[in-house]
Amino acid sequence: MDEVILARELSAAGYRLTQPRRAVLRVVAEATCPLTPAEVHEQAQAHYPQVGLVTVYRTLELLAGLALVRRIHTEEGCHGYAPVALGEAGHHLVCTSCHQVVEFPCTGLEETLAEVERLTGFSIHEHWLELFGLCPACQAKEGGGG
Amino acid sequence: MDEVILARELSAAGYRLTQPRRAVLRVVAEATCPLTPAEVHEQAQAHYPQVGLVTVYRTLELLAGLALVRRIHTEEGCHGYAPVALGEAGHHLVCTSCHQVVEFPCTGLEETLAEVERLTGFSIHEHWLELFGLCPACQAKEGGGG
DNA sequence: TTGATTGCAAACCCTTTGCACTCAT
DNA sequence: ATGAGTGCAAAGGGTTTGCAATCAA
Repeated sequence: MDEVILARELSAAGYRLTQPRRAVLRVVAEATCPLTPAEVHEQAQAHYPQVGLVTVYRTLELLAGLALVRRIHTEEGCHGYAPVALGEAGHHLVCTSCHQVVEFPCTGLEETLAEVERLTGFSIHEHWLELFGLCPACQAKEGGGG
Repeated sequence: MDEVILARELSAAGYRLTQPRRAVLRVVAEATCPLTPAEVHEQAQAHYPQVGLVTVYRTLELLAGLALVRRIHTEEGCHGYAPVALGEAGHHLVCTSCHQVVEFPCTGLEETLAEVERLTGFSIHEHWLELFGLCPACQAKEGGGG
């Protein structure tokens, strides 16, 4: 997701486009893996040194409320944020070595869900599938002799 | 998972079976949904009033290390614990109304995983599927006029 | 101009640690 | 008898809140 789009969305929702917020937007827009608020803060300082951690928290909460970023839960930390592009529909494929996150198409999952509904009687409204493994590059590294 | 089994496992691993630990085991054994440490503490006090929150933390950590309970991540809280029976293989079906958690067989998921591996080149080692919806009882309640 | 937004500092909450006492073995 | 385990109190770390100053609209 482009920083410009995020900025436009924020503005369209009636929020002001301040420099600290722009700095956070930029970090989020460029993120390729989930970031903790502290990490966002650290990286945002490269764009706007005076930005406070508090503002980062508030901006992330704001963006999450507008569904422009997504709260990510990983096995390590629980309070990561990622660009929505990485989290659409709740499908994450996480490389356990380099921590990159990619989205994937949920081929055939509908059938599984339908089957579970049939077996349990639940009506399923949302699902959340996270896969953990090694990306091609890390497989090569580890396979080659890591 | 029966309390007796948990107690036996703990003992077999060389840990002492104290009254505070028994109280925690009992709560965990009877849990039907993920509980926070504070909730476990509150419920454990019914079995052993003097039990301290610190001991609850230590016992839960101990049980998690022995894979007798499982750390659960939900959208609300991040530090819940559940009996392993509820968390085997990472498949949870959570009722968003009454918060009960049930396990389900992952019919057809293997195919989805294989397809994702094929499409992305990742090698998938672990997966984590959480489904959210309404259990039959809550469907009846809401449908009937809630 | 005007009030939404910021950053500091302090409050807050959950979790972990240090230590003397207790209790399961 | 002995040291693993306990609970208290205090420390620690991350997150939230109150408020005067600042800045986008």
